[in-house]
Amino acid sequence: MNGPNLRERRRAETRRLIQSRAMRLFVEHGYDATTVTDVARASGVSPMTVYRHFPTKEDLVLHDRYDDLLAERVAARPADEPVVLRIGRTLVDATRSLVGPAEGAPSAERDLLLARLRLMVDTPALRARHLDSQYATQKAVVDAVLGDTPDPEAEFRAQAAAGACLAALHVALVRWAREDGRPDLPGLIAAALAAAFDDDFG
Amino acid sequence: MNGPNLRERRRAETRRLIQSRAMRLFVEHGYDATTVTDVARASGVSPMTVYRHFPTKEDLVLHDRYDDLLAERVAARPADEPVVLRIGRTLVDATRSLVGPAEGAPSAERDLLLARLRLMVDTPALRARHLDSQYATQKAVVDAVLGDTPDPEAEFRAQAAAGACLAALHVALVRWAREDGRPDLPGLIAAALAAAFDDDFG
DNA sequence: TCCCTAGTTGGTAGTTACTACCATAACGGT
DNA sequence: ACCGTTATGGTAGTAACTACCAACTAGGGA
Repeated sequence: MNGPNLRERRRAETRRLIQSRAMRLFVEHGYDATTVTDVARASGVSPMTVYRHFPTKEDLVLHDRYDDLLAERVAARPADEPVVLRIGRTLVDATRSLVGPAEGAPSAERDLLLARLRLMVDTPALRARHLDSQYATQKAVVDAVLGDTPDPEAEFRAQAAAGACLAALHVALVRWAREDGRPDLPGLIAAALAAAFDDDFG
Repeated sequence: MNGPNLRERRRAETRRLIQSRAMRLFVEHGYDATTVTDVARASGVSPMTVYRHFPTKEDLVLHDRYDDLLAERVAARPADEPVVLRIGRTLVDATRSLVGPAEGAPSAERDLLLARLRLMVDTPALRARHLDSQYATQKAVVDAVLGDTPDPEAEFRAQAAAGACLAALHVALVRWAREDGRPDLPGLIAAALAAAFDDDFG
């Protein structure tokens, strides 16, 4: 029962390397102008290996592993809270713990998120894929809200609520990226949610 | 100042032909299993011509021309109505006038919409592109809401509201397609909006 | 310590969406 | 009848993927 193998560590390492080199190239020369072969060369591996680690070129940017985090936090909130508040406040809180309360300290996490968002906002292919991945996020959130009571009507209502919350989140993210990450992101999200649902998410 | 030329009519005709043949092939054999060359052959034109009329293969399915309709109707509603109600009720009304009040009469428009939705729901590439095209719809709706007062804060709030409404619409559309178009679509949309915003969109 | 399995990587060849670049033919107004 | 415009076709090329097969190497057991 030992931890990560040498094999697994090496695999994770090359994966990390490929993605970081890819992001650098994308930021420098643009997403469309960078080929997968370029990424492979910059990483010292063959194009095949890139495809082994990232099934599509878009996955080099998307990477989203926030789904589980969100689902956990949503499940942790009191179940008697109205669904929209439950999801919305989770979004604000989870974001705050990710990027920090204000714009004070520059964090690597924040910079990477910003770079990814900028790419996604102005590259149509990435924008589309990101919106589709929000689909998976929506499903995770809905499952967390429902717990283990399979009621189709409740599921439908939860889907609508989750979809609407995530749409507001997306609007906030886009604006944050447009303004180069200067505004307070949790605040922006709360403002977008408040504009949509006329309630307090702060 | 005469109407459509012979040239324009022929162009529109081949465009219509290509799209209808494409939809038939997609429905019969699946989207991914159908190549653009297949579509061209089935339409009696060259692949080049297909690309001239539809810049991407996805555009053969997407076609959305509802943006202008929605924008018009949103603009027509009283400006003092809360934004979410204004947009949401427009969605319900516009859909009702498109697919009819109930499931009574089978309409060609309805069947085509249903076929397109089904393709979009289970083809990832199409789903992503459709979500991205909702982006354009969102922009059109926001512009209609704002009229000609360029206030950044109001624009942000309108974006959040429009995005949330369209997300609820999407949830309703997906469920409608899943249930083979049996439920009353305007009713579903109203229910999704009600679930998200806890208000009456009937 | 020595294999033997299994997983990581690389190479080759192919498919498919999509894009210039140029040629041809037909339409529309003069 | 003439000529610019426009729809279409052909050729060649790029780039994102996808089998299919070969080589190497780590991990675990004999």
